[in-house]
Amino acid sequence: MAIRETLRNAIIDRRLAPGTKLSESEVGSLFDVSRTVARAALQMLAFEGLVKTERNRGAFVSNPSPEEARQIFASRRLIEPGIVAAAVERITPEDIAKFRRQLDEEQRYLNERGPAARRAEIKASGDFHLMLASVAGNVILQRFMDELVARSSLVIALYGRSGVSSCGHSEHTAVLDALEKGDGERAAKLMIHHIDHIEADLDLQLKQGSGLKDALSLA
Amino acid sequence: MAIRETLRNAIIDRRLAPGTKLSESEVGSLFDVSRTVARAALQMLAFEGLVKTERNRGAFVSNPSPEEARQIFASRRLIEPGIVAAAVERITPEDIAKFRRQLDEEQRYLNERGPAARRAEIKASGDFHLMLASVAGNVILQRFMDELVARSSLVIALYGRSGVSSCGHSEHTAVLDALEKGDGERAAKLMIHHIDHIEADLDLQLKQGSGLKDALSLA
DNA sequence: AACACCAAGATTGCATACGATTTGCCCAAT
DNA sequence: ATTGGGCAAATCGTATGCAATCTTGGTGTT
Repeated sequence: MAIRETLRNAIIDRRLAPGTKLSESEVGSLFDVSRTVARAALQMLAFEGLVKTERNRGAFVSNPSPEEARQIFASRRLIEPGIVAAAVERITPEDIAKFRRQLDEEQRYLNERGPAARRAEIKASGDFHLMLASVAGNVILQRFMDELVARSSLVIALYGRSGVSSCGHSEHTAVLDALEKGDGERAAKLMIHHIDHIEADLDLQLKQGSGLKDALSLA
Repeated sequence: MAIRETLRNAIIDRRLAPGTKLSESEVGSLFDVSRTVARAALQMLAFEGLVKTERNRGAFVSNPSPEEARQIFASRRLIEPGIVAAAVERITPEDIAKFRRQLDEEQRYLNERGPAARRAEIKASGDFHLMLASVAGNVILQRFMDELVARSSLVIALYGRSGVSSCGHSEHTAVLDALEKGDGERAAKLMIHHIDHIEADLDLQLKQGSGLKDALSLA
């Protein structure tokens, strides 16, 4: 199952570009394992929308359409305020401290240069939302968020215009501050604005007609 | 993939009781197919939480704990009002007509006797929520609802006390009426109450200690 | 009589083999 | 020159075989 996690991480921090073909044999030999288990991993990833499989053609890193992107963010706008509301009831001082450390790390990557720092920054800013889902204590919503955050990362890779700083660091700290004060109302509002800002930074013109453009972008 | 759907339906309308063992060989020979494809189907079902697989032991129909049940309904309370809000913007008169027919069918099964009618009633009342998700037009939320409704059916099978009438037919019509009038606010409220009623009908005392009770229920 | 241990049976986990489908290329015909 | 057909290579879909692990029944000892 480690192979699935490895591929997942590679996809969400953009080492694998959308459209990249992931053949079973290739994945299998790369991880030194048979096609059977490689196939299982790809099926999992397909199930959570990170790769798309075409019959008798293979698996490809997902190339979400603008419409899909909109639906992903619509889902997040719906779910994350609920996560925040649940989190404010359960968050402990230890959690707060852990969040602070996480935000410090975000900050650190923000100041560094280079693609490795960019990848780490993306990962870290996504992890903030995931940690929030974790303290909310609902494993089902947590899994939904896992999927949504991962797919968001794909979408940002495709349609983001200002690079990586889209997931504003300061907005994360604002949410956490409200959470620490126990103001769930305000935290939820801030979270919605945060998601709005991420989506606003995207360029979601429908430059994909039906499916022939997929071929273009995967080159 | 038809095999997955068949198993799914068998589980959600309770022909397969929670705890039932689903061995790969058995499923394979039953569908006249090899263990490979049977295994794939079981993996899918495991991924959406309908079956639980134990290493070197096999797959079993899920036996959700009361805590899981609570989380399922908490998730629905969070998501379904959003679904309703989106649906009220997009619902067409044709949709309304289709819903009316669906509700008539619910009613019909409600008046019939026998286990087959009970199963059909459960299926139909779940389908109401799924149709709503469908007109909302967000395929991601639709998939989440697919999973939540299926798992709810399992939970009701395990913890429901008043049998099947839990998913009140009249409440469905009330939601639809509000939707038809374009009153999304009211429809969302009604939906939350509806979910509350379903959950209130459950007996969620934690009567499962660790795992020995699993053996009892699968008997 | 109760407990512990061991062996046989069964079932999953994984790898490999074979058949089917698609793709890309080459060549011929218009 | 372009288009159409056909052949070969590659890749997926599925079946089956073998090894590893767990369960279960029996047996011997305390």
